[in-house]
Amino acid sequence: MTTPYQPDQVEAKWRARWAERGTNQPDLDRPARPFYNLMMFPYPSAEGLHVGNMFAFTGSDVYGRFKRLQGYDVFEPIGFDAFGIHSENYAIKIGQHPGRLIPQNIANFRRQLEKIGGMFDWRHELSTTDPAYYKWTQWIFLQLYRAGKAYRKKAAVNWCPNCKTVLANEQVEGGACERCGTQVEQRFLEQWFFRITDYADRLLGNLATLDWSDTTRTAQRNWLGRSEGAEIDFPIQGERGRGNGEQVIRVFTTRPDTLFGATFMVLAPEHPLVATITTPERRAAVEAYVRAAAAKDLVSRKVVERDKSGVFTGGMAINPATGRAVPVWVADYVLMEYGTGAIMAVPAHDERDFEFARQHQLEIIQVLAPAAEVARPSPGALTEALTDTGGMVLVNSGRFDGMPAEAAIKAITGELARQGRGKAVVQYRIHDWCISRQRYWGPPIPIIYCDSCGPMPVPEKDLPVLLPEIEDFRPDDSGVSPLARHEEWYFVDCPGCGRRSRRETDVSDTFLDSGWYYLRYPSTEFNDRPFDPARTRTWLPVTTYIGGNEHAVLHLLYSRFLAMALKDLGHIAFEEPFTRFRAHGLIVKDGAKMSKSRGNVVIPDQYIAQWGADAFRMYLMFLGPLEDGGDFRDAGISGPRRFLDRVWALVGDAEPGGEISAELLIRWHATKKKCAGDIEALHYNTAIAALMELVNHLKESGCRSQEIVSDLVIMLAPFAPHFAEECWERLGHTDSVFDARWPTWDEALVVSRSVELPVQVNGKTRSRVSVPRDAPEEQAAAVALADPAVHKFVDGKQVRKVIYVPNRLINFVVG
RNA sequence: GCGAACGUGGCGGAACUGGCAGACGCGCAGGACUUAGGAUCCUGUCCCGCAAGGGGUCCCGGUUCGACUCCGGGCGUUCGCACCA
Repeated sequence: MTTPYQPDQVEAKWRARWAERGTNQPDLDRPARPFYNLMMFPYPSAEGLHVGNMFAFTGSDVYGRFKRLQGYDVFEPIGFDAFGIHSENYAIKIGQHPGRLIPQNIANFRRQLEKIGGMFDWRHELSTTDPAYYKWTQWIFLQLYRAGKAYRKKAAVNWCPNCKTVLANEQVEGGACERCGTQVEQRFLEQWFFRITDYADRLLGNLATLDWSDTTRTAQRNWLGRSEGAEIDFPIQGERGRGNGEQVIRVFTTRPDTLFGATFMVLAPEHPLVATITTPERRAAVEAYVRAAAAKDLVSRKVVERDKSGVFTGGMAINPATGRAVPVWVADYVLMEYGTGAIMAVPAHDERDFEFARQHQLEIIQVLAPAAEVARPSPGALTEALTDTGGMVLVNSGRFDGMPAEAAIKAITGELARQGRGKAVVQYRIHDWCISRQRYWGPPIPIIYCDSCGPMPVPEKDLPVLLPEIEDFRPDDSGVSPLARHEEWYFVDCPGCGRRSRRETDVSDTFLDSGWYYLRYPSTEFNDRPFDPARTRTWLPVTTYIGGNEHAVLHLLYSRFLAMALKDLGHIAFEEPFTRFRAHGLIVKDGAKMSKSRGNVVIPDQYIAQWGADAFRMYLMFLGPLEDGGDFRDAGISGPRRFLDRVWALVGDAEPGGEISAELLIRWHATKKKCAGDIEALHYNTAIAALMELVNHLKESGCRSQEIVSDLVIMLAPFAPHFAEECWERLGHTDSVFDARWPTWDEALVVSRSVELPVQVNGKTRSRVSVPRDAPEEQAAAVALADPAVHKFVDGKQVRKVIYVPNRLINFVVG
């Protein structure tokens, strides 16, 4: 009588043994076949690791363990993304200092991460809040600063006048502060930016070469938002053009073909020419409008409103195509951040301009018409904007009339270029990356402001600029970070001239912390360098990265940008950090994504205690393909647990040299192949199903072959690592199952010598017959027709045609 | 509005390039062993039908010997981005 399987004892035993033996610690300096298996490090929330996190980590861990069994030296590190506004806001909410809160949360996460059985190399754990880490985050800032890739400019932030603090966009709900409900307004602050736009072309171009999930690449492509178009200059009319140099309003458009239909212009409220062009009699109205726009928060400015507000400046500009004067308006549907902050409005062929023109009674001139309708000119007023180019030709456009729209885009741009009034340009939607945060909980930006020397980088020998441990870390009404109140820290001697100067008080964005963590992992023990050159050469770029698609854009794009910048500066030899990226799906609970804000998080601890970590891992991986995610219900966990219990019994009964039937032999080898292929494709659910089938066949046949059971244990190891180790030991091994190799299969055995051939009559399956593999058509047809169930449907009818797909199917078409 | 993914039993899901629809598991039903069963084992489980047979992968149409799979048109769900000129 064998003892029943007791997960709690088995799991604790193997966790201890792994730590003691260093099972999960590859030789970082001399690996034979290095494999860097990365998963997205968590933000250590107070609630602890939830089932969604566990799904993600286990999904990646299964892959890492599988690679280990294939003979790779797998490095699977883990760490904590512990700086940032989430941690800080939570600390403020419960009135605790983040510096004390975060270590508690990390300790809890570490405990949970150990329990779920990840193959983590804990020697290389890191936290972004560790000065030994953020020293190098600051160092990276300085490298970019020196290379001219970091710069300062004024930019708008959301400001809550009641809480007297800067808000992130996510903290603004419908134009109001999420905490106090006060109307949020814009403020302009000097902030630091990284020139990610310089890399837009490369970031876009490389996408085609990456082995990444398509959804992720598409998201990045959309985010980068490349559009081709033209910049066109509209001269300002009248005496307000100062001096003799002609003043122009420059616009960006993707539709130069519609130039003849530009009947007015619109400037963003922040546009520098607004004051110049506004006539004295319109000044009061325009200024009021601009003030009102500034009072809106950044979020609701961007909400699409039916209502298109705006105000006429009194100024006119000349349409360079028609020579006609058109009125210049100011409206907040035009954004200063995109293009030139000014547009030529073509109401006939742009929905927003159409809406605006209707509301403010502006002229609408149709300049495109379907080629078939050109004969009938101006068929009355448009009821909506015609925005397509396909099949459209120009009308009301002088000598361009009759030209197809696509051709006109080039022709008109070329014409403008010859006249010096415009040129073809490429615009990107992406903006430079603002890394300044007027907050406490982050790495201070390493800059010192000196009255005589200006902004000075902190010398590298003085890094890190430690985040001081101040008790009152709340943001206040000064508009600058709470760090400014800490005088001892704030005032510092200028590294250039030695005069008393002030530190930069903003901290950097969390995405800068997480933008390079993968580079740090292999080198965590070196305090004199961010990433050791030899280690980096050996382990990077990352072999496989599995993570959530919520980071498809920001984290993954910023990481790629930083790698490119570091490569250009000669610090690393590659520019794409993640060779292979796969996005796992989401765990959904009650129809919604599992998240703290929705309050539907499920903590895995109770399930692990009841069923064991291995059974729970298997349950999560069995829900569906990793890339699809799944719906969490606790009903199904008993299935994988029952399966493990059955395997446990098989291990107890296994005997060496047992008889293996021909059928079982084939199934055994087929399982080895299928399971490997499915894991490689991240179809863990079907890999597990294949193992379950093999177990069912073993039990049906009564076979006790230790050879098969051993292979089964190895194949189970990625999913149920503690369990597999214990079984491996019970089978008489003294080493770790992870030092074993994935079982090989005999390809010749995977395909059996005879096949079950479905037989159809007129496309309906009537029977199936057994024929030799690759049987010729005549033989297969003869066997099939001899089958009574088939004969019945064919008898007395004319066989008009036979479709035979060897080893697949035979179909008789009768008439 | 734009972009992407997707719609298969009571449920999660399977079905390689167009070739046995529903693998595997949950749940459910019946049975065995039991003082007991929420443990274990066995049997059944897409729908209609006693059966032969017929119907069936969101809906309508098409291509094909053959469609969950391909094409056209609807409907619906989820996720991104959202006044990007």
